[in-house]
Amino acid sequence: MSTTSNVRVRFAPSPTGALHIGGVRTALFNWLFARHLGGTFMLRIEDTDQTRSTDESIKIILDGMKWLGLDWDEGPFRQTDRMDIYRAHVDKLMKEGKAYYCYCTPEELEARRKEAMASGRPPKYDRKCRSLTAPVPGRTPAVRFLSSDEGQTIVRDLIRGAVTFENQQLDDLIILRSDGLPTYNFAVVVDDVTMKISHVIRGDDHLNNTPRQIQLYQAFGYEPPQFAHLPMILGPDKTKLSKRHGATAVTEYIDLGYLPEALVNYLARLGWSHGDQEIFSRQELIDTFALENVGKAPSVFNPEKLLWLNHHYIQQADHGRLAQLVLDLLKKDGIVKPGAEPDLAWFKKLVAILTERSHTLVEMKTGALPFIVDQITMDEKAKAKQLTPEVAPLLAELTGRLKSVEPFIHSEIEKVFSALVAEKGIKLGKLAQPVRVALTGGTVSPGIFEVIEVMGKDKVIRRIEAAVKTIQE
RNA sequence: GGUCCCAUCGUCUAGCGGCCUAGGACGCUGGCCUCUCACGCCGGAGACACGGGUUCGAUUCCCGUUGGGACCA
Repeated sequence: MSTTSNVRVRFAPSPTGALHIGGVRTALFNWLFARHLGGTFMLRIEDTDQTRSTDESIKIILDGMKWLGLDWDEGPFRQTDRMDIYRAHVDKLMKEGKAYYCYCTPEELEARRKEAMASGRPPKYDRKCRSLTAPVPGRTPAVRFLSSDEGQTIVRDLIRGAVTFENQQLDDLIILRSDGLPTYNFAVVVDDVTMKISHVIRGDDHLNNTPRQIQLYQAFGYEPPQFAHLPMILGPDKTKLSKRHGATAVTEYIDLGYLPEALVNYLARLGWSHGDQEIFSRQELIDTFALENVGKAPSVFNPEKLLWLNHHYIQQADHGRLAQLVLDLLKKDGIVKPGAEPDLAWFKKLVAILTERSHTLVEMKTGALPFIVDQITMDEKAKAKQLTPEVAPLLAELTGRLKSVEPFIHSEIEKVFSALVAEKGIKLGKLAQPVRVALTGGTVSPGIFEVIEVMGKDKVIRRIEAAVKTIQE
């Protein structure tokens, strides 16, 4: 990717679990913004919370980004590799009298906050340690930023316009915890400055943190970046999307049989629009994406629409690619054994007749089963309804005629059916449904002639004969 | 509790003062197609939260109310 502008954006996830749908949307918008403007997209792992961060989670994030096709130009950087940089910045503020030690413990602060809230006062830090002249023995201090009490801090947001905060409302935020780790609000500023980030595009949940961050920029004498706060993605109950709303991790959508282009298309249209257009290729997304068309209101995640898009992209997808993906699923389930893979050209034909009624790869896998396994599982209800004594002679007659069909293709098979149906004076359905049940074990499948062709003469005749036999028993 | 944000069909959204008897999409639904289920096609129900202003004229601008959300190491 060429980087022809000074636009530099980043996606900065915490490696504390899965790659979440909300995070992906943020990553996507950053990525689209960068690609649209020919800027640089970077990946930064915010792993200062060492108790919750894991290497496994970092791998999940990187794999997810790759699966989605969100390639990054720089990074991944890790905050844990940058501790010296944070400490140097803390020292600078201390030296300049813009920060001070705080000996209050988290427990004390929590208690005082609860008390304040209970008595109706704002739960703002009371600056108890500000006036301290000597260390409190036996305690390791945290470091607090001394924020301004007067005037206002204005966040000029690309999506929301100017948002004004009274400085009086902002308390002295902790920048370095007593365990020596920088806090989020501090590390993010130091990182964005040192990495020369031009636009901070992130979730709405950070808007309230932004004025404090701006004050930090000012304390350091740095020019703040441009901000753009994206509306949140909500669950059906209109609260922040979380695990209890169902599948929220990228890995889950992979397992459910979704295509990356479907997820990307769906997420792009959540909070952003381009007129009435619903379907976007990756390139169209890059070409048309603009922050001006990002909405302000939060949006509810709608799995049904994603499913519809997935269906759409399955129809579009190359059959060779689909074949490989479905085959992978069959292998994962142990249905196809390594070294015993079906012929790929044949499997592509199978995939071709399966796509139309499949919304996910998993559905395709299920549909492929009767063509792959030796023994079909018979749906008893379907069997009772369709494989009756009356149809046995009809099926027997059919097998006899099918044996001499050559070549064994759709159009020739259809001729046999048409002739037989005409002779007996019955509707095609009267013959097709029993055959479908005999061949697939169920009442739902692709068109019967396609099924017969792809399944192959041997298997078809064997299964119909087996069905006739079970009827007669 | 404080601060901040948000508000068009169930959901995603178009709308940036008159083109709106509010458009599209998912979902729902009636029909057609049909060898099943789908796909596809045609049709239908379905929204500007409320109250004040501003204006010749408000979905669109302003204020308030209500409702929702987020943040507060």
